[in-house]
Amino acid sequence: MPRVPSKPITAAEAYPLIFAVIKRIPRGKVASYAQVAYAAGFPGRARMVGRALADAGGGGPKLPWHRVINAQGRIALPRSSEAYVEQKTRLVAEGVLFEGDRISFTRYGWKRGSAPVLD
DNA sequence: GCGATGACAACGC
DNA sequence: CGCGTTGCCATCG
Repeated sequence: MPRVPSKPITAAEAYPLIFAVIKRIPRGKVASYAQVAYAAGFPGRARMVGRALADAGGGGPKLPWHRVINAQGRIALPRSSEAYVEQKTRLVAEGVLFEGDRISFTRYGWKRGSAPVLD
């Protein structure tokens, strides 16, 4: 598909869509920032998803923010942070196992072991 | 208006 | 696997 010049989007408009996508990531599965962005209708804007979560800071009780990881299968937070530990704990609690500090998209990727990015 | 800053990603080496 | 580079784009100072 041709690259469409996308117009700027504000947080107020994008966040609800992004959160809506994150809410449908099944338990025990994970999705990359890029995948979430793509599914929310913002291809190529993975950073915005990261910003959305950072702003949300916990994002509400119903938001499974811990199921969003980077394209390398790693938690996108400093190893030393509290949030890192919490995210890992939550994932392990729902059956997502780590290989070192990485998670296998092949096994736990949203939508049948999908690729990190595309739908 | 400009440069710096990110819970990012793809690609090259 | 690790690094550096480039592309990305809303925010912030």
